[in-house]
Amino acid sequence: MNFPENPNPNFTFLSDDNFISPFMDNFDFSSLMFEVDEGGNTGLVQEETSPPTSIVSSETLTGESSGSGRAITTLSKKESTFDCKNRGSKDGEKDPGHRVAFRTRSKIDVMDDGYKWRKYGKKSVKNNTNKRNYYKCSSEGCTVKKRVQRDGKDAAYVITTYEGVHNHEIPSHVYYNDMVSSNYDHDNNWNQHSLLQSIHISPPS
DNA sequence: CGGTTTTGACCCGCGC
DNA sequence: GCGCGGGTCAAAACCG
Repeated sequence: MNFPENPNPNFTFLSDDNFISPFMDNFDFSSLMFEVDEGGNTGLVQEETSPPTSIVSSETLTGESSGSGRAITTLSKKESTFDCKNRGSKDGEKDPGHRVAFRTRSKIDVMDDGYKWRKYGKKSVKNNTNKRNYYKCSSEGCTVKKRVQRDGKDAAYVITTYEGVHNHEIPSHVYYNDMVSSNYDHDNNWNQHSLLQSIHISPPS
């Protein structure tokens, strides 16, 4: 599947055993939210509360509890919403880039998506007792940023927001592939994933 | 020793 | 104009 305006155009989600998730532990895409509108919301789309105005597309996966269930994927695209929310044409100047926010159920705060991130800030935000962490892609010339924050309502969920588009390959792309072939099993987790993710990057044109 | 993390300060936009 | 909240900077500490 290809999401429009996905900051990682080659970043695909598949429920196929040929793929492996870089996300450790008890991991579950409870919701995947694409956002192109910054107005009104604080950068996040809460699936329960927010109207679909700012959700471009969403994906819900279930079957996480035991980590061995089948992944059920639903995908809905609201292209009309996406079109009308195409901002940034103000002066034709700065477009901060695409933003993707998704909420995952995970024990760990920072999920390894294959890129190298450097932490550059931490803030406590309103209506959330947990801190929000700010990361930049540590690759030279890459300005992609990432915000990671525990859900204030349910600390079992982690809200991750990507901003920008990577202009380079995933540094650990080969590493992940190697993990697949080398029967990575030390934690008794990876082999049980119902949702496996593949990251495939093609060189920028 | 170089890269990363920590953390307080600073900056900026927005609402009142 | 002021205060608040969110985002970023940068120096020091930390770590492999």
